[in-house]
Amino acid sequence: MSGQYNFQEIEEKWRTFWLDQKTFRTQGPEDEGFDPEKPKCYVLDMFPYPSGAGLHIGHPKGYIASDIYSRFKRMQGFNVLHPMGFDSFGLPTEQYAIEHNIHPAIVTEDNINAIRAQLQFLGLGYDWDREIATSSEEYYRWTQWIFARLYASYFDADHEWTDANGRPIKGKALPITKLAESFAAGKRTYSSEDCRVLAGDVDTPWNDLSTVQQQAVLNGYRLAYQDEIVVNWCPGLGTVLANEEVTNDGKSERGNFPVYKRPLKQWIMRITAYADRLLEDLEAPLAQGNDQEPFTLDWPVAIKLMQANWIGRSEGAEVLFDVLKSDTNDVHSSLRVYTTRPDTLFGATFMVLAPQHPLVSSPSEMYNVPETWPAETDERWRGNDPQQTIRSALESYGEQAAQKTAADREEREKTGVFSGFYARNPVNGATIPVFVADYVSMDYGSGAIMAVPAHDERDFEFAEKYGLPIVDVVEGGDGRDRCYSGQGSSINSPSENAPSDFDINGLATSEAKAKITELLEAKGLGKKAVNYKLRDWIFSRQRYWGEPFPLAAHPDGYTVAIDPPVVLPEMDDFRPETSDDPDRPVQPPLYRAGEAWRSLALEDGTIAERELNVMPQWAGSCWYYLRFIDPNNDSAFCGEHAEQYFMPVDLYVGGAEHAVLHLLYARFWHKVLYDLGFVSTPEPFKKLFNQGMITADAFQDERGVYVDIRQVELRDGEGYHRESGARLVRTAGKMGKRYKNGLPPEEVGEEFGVDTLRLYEMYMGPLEASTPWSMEGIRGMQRFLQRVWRNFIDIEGAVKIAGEATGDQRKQMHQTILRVTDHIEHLRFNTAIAAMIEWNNQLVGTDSIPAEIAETFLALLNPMAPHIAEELWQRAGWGEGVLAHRAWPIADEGLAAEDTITLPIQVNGKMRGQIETPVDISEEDLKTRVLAMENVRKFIPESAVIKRFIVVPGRIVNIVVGN
RNA sequence: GCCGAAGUGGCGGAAUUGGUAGACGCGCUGGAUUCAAAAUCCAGUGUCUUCGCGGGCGUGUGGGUUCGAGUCCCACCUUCGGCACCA
Repeated sequence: MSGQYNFQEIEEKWRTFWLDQKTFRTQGPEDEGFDPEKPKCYVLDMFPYPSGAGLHIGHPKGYIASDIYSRFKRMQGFNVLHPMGFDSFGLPTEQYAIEHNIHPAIVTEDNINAIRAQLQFLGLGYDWDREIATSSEEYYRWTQWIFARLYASYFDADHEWTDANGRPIKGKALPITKLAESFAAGKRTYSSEDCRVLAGDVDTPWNDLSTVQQQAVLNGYRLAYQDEIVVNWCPGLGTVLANEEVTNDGKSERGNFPVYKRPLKQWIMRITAYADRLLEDLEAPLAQGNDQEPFTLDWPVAIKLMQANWIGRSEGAEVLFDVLKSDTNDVHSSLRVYTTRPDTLFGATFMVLAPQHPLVSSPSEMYNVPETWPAETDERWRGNDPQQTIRSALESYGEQAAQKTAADREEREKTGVFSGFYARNPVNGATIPVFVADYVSMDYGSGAIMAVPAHDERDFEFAEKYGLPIVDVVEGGDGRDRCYSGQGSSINSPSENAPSDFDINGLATSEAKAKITELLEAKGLGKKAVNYKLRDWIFSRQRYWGEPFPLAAHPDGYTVAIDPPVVLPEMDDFRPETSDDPDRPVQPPLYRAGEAWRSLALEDGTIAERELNVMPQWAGSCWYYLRFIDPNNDSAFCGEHAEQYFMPVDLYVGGAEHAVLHLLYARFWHKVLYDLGFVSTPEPFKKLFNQGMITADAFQDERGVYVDIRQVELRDGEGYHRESGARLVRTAGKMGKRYKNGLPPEEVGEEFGVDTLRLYEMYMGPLEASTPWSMEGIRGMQRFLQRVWRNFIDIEGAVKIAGEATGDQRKQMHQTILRVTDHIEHLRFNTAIAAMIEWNNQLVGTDSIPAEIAETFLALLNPMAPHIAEELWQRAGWGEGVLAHRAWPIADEGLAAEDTITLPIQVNGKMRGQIETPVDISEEDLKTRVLAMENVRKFIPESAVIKRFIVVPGRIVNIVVGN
């Protein structure tokens, strides 16, 4: 019968209609028909990588949410940009290609086609004309172009400027040519780092330096630079990884292979230059650059905190300690340490160096370890084997420390070896022993610390174990802790029998810090300092499936920039060289691209060697939101007008797993582009929303083998095998291919309907929460839509819309519009849908739905269940496919004065009755009427006085009586 | 250890941000329809007490503020997420 709700037919019809009509095509400023008066709204999803497994029902949760929001905004009259694309370069895609032995180019194309079809099946209103893939040449030539901008820029930390709103900002990316010019003009002198690079030629003027020397100096400033540093080398993947890509237990985030620390020459992004601005702009008012109000980041607090922790800014001081020669006790060198507690300097009774520190690891010009143990060296200080010589003890300790995995360090048992030499405490002249211990790491601060056992838990443990003196210099706490790390007032600084110029006795911690730093600075023994946990971003990968660098190596030994595009050569053998041996050197796959590709003739005929590394998977996703704005521009990464019109992204929806990686990298690139004048906002994503995961129960048989969710039958909450009837073990957790508990959306969509699936995913709970999938619950949403259908279409298939709404129906309509609007605006779709269900239930059983009600109902339902809403709209004779652009209903200003409302009455906290009153009754009249009511009076004793009479408008009358 | 978020029926979760706790859905119980089942519809469903009307108790635990607390404050317990020898 035509009266049936045939969702498959309806959904197919509208899915096709939207694609054919390009219903969701968005006009940019350069397009015909663009309306500059319309406000814009940019709604972005974190784009997927084209996984071969395709999407399961857990994936689209965020996409459905952003689609509802986009459709809602569109109906409200916004020019909505809602695009989709694919993050197709990088490790995930390449690993899939390797595992399935298919070329990544083919994998990418096939998987993109499959996932696009899935997204379209879900009725998501994307502008498919803006689709991008990060691995397409049209796209990655601009990724290379942006890299080239980073390569050709440096960060001037002292440059002071103001943004469009007059906010002062310190530090800015500037073209590297400016730096070279100021060197050439003699306006800039060589820094100590420059001198190290220039070795013997520190007095040579810039213009007399060789190109090699000039380039070596500039490399030290570029935002994308090359350096040999200790990196995370993952032989199992055959590539280095960023710190962010290594898990806590020392494994690769992709593939879970062991990761080793090895020194290798890499391309690196100077993200640390932006540490302060990346931190500040999490909270600061941000310029929009187009005469609009500044905005602040509307991000989940947790994500902001994670970013702040990752950047890890801390304030303190650098202090210089004299290191003494082991034999003569003359000054050997000056050792710089970083501390957040300079006020505890008088309590520094020993020092600790990281095992890789140049003072204690040979070969090094700094090496200061004596041949033999100094006389009377404590047995405990000599390492595992007291018979070893000091140098071999230190060497074996270093090796042992290098082998330690993160799991070993969990134990935190402090170990260390005496270095054989001493240092001098600058404030009291005390000679203190220097130890080597792996609780100090080379990559934070200077790889050396002053140890204050009385006020630092770690130093305390170490001192206890090795019998080192503990001197209290801060008074505070409850006095019972032997190690107090809190604030207090300084004592013994200096102590009675050891006078000193650095007296801070009696000062509170913060003042003591300030004063001693000042005193140290005056004597050239230290200064204020800031430290960050954030490390520079290692940017090269020894892989095939990524953006080639637009660079080549000049035979003289410096790098030259090549104009993009640098096309990734087609290679059948794309596999990386992997191994189990962390010390085996490997060549990147592009080495095998052949001589013809590898070498390149420069303008002057010199033959340069192309860079063989490729960029990491994050490169493409660092700026894709900009390309969506102007995806077909072949003269710029993004047109200026389009960028100014659409940026920033108003709503960015994605998983919390990108809290630091992608979001930090993208913010960094965006800030560089902002400094260089290519984009108009200092931050790319105004509002960020992390949708929760959909979890699922997994079922295992008695052998522990996962059973496909389709084979599981549920009875009384227990799982049973559909065929064998065997009882299965049920565990809650992630949805995924390996647990066999993820269904493809098509399967659910075909059985229950896409609208049902959409509603159900949004109805399961708050969008940000992780909630379990259950097939039992989805029926409820199907019933809802079937009831909607029956309310509008009778058994014969005729539309049941007629008549006028009653006053009560209008009141309900008014309330429902308010609720649904509010809930969608705040992304609380579960409650929005509940309101729709509630309203629909009120309409059940009526022979005809008033037109006014029907129209509003369908408009409200449309963002959430668009197929059925469009179909009913059309059948009601109100047009074809226009619902997506129809104005969102606006609730009336308020109820009419003559309308009545019912207020509950409470006396001393107890409900005592109800009163029906006109909406516009005055409080006096209401009071008189309430107090006249029989069932209210009987709860107010004769002797009592009315202490308060409170009316919460529209809510409740509250009477408080007392004696 | 440090930082953060959260604890509400049998279950997922509402509660307009201090105003009738448990919306809506699932499940369950009873009924209608049916030869029967599915589907659908109607009624009920926090808990104790009562034949019933009604009443008592109820938002992790213990205190507090308030006429009024799931919501605010203090302490504790539990769970989840992040960081982790960061000097």
